[in-house]
Amino acid sequence: MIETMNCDCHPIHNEIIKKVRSKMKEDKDIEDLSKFFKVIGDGTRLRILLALSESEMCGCDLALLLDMTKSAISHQLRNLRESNLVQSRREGKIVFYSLCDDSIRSIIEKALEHIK
Amino acid sequence: MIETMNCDCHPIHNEIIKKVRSKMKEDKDIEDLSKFFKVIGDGTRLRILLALSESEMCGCDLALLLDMTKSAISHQLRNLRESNLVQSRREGKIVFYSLCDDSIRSIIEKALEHIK
DNA sequence: TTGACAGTTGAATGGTTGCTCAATTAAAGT
DNA sequence: ACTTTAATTGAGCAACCATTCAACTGTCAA
Repeated sequence: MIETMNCDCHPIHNEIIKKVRSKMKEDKDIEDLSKFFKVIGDGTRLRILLALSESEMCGCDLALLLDMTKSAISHQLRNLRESNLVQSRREGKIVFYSLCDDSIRSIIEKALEHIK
Repeated sequence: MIETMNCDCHPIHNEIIKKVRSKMKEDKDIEDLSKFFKVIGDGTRLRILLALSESEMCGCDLALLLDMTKSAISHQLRNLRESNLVQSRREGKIVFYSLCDDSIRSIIEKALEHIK
């Protein structure tokens, strides 16, 4: 019945557990979701995303805007690029960053409504 | 002009920085938002929320469903309670948990659409 | 070719955090 | 009273992670 038993207790409401288990999303989806929320769950990365939702910007502008070192910004931009939230475009010395997808913005707005 | 200068570079696109700064959300909102996303950006907490969005459950059921110790679950439920995402109701020995607000569910759904 | 500067990178560091473990509380049954 | 079990709590630990620091690359202009 119970196979794994890493938990340290006995079944109480077996029907509910079965029902919920059958309706749970797939592990892969949950993992992807939590990764996504983790990325935007950092103050620096969230501020970068909010800034880029207003305008394309270069790394140096972002460093000035957020009052952080270019290095710190660059590390986080790398994170955001690898998560497919941000894309870059080089123009001479300067690299411009922008959002891959505007739907991020609406997710953030929805969350803000929820909080308030 | 530039007061703080923790950053290590010079203004490039001053007009853009000014424009974006004027449109940025308030610090308090950004902080609350990142805290919110951080809470749901953990696999265990996200699974608890998804389970509770299907049915009210007690801690023991959650431990069985997610194959984790009651202690681990309890610690995360405390987190979720303090973030006002989850509420509890005692019935004898058993404590039942449920979502404070169903809007969480729609935020998660929207994020899932975005990912796919 | 030399200097200036935007940007990247990797190692190191300091703080955060999720889980385990052991002890404890609360409620119910015998 | 005693046992059982759901649930909570705090300390401790290991893993993770955001930033710093220093070194480096790429591009442009003098």
